[in-house]
Amino acid sequence: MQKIDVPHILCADCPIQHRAVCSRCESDEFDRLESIKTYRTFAANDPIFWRGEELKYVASVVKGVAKLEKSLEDGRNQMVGLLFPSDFIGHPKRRQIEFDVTAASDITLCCFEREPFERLLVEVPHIAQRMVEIALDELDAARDWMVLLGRKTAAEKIATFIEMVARRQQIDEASPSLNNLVLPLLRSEIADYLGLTLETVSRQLSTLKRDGVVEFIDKRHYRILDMARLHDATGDDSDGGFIP
Amino acid sequence: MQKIDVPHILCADCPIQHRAVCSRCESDEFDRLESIKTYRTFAANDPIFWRGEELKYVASVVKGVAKLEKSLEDGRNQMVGLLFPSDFIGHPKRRQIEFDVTAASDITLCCFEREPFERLLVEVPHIAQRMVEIALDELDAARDWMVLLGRKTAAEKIATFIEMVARRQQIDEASPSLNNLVLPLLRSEIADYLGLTLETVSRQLSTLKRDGVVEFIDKRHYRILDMARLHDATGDDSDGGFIP
DNA sequence: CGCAAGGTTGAATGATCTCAACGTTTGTGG
DNA sequence: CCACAAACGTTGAGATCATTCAACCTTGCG
Repeated sequence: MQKIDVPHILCADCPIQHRAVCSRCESDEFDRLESIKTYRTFAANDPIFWRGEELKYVASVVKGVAKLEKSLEDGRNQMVGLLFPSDFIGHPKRRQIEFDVTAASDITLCCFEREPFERLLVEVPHIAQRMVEIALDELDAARDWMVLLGRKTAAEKIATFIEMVARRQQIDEASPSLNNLVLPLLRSEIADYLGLTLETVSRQLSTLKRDGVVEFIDKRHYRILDMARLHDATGDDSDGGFIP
Repeated sequence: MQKIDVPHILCADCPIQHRAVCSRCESDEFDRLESIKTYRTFAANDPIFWRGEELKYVASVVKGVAKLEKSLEDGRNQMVGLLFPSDFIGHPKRRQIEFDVTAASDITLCCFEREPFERLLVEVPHIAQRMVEIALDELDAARDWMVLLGRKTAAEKIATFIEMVARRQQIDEASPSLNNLVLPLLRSEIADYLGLTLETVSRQLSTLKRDGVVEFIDKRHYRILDMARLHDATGDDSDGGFIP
């Protein structure tokens, strides 16, 4: 159920103003953004864009989580991106969108009609510059995910996923904590993100529980009991980018 | 063996001028590019950048092929990008590079020192605009590759790889033809690109030969005998973007 | 209460990997 | 010009990890 008539938030009060596509703008540039932006909300599981559809607007995620997916003809499905607050949806300069975008939770988007946004990109250098950064950051993230999909074991995939979700929640939440984290996806959705089956996801989560690395309060709420062992299980070398 | 003293090509004579990061520039902007660009060449297998190294310059591929790779600690390796002429290397706005870049063949790069290039990005809107397009196109390609890595079978992976290489060569070569194509990678490198082992790559190539879909003149030179069946074998639905 | 959706667990299967032997090509020095 | 080694590629047999198929469990809700 898409709703457009959402109370207008001032850019100055916007929770994502420091990381979104607008983050480099000056006050007069914000005035221009204020005049063209609209908010849309979607309920969990609502489609936001369908693959091949004409791309009428681009957007930043303000609140909630969206998933990007591509399917093969026979129904095999691969999630190719999970978008958290401040992440950008859409491809200015391209009329069609290449994948399905779906609300993974209730979600609020800050939307710009595509054509006015393309004009902004030409006329407001701070937008184009930030857009380059955002696209290149997404590209780096996509490449990290390629390593996961191509070379990691099922156990490493699950550990990496849990660590990544926790890191994004630490950034978004006011009070970061490892004691009350939320899995934004169903088992079958996690499977599509990691290139596994839902049964394998379930088994690997059970193993992490059994080993005392994580604890589940219910299906979606969990705690990380042993961050060090979780990180060891990811197969990555760096520190995972966590607040110590 | 890196060489810097390569004859300077005028931008006006550059083979990649219509697709590279400079493709939207006007003549006065080209003058500025001419003054700061340098050419570098590398022999096949030479490292271009190492992961973690300070990124001194960014570059466009003029001629040849480069590979981007990431490794896990235990040596598992995943190629995360294969760069053909006009593709861009580097992440302006970031001091370190996140992966290893290696010459897959003898290669010529058109290089810009990072700091002058960052200034260009701010001062020459045509550069920033084209950079957005390039980054977003790369992102789309990375997401297609995620589908391959996460959901395709070994046979589909190989077929997709061959189709992709042929498509890029059709773009680059003066006389596009399916009769004299070149595999730019060794079996082990193809394996790292597709998330397979080199033995599986070899077996699947043998199957395509046996089925009369492709023919090998030698290890690196091949013909596509049956484009339709090759495309069917990729698992993709679209037309593959080929000149009919 | 009873059903539907989501989740867990088990057993058997199978695609890909691992390990190993053998082939082929290329370049080099005698 | 040949012999040889090194690098790359192919093929086979057995092992393994993830999948498939199936049964059953849990939870929320009309």
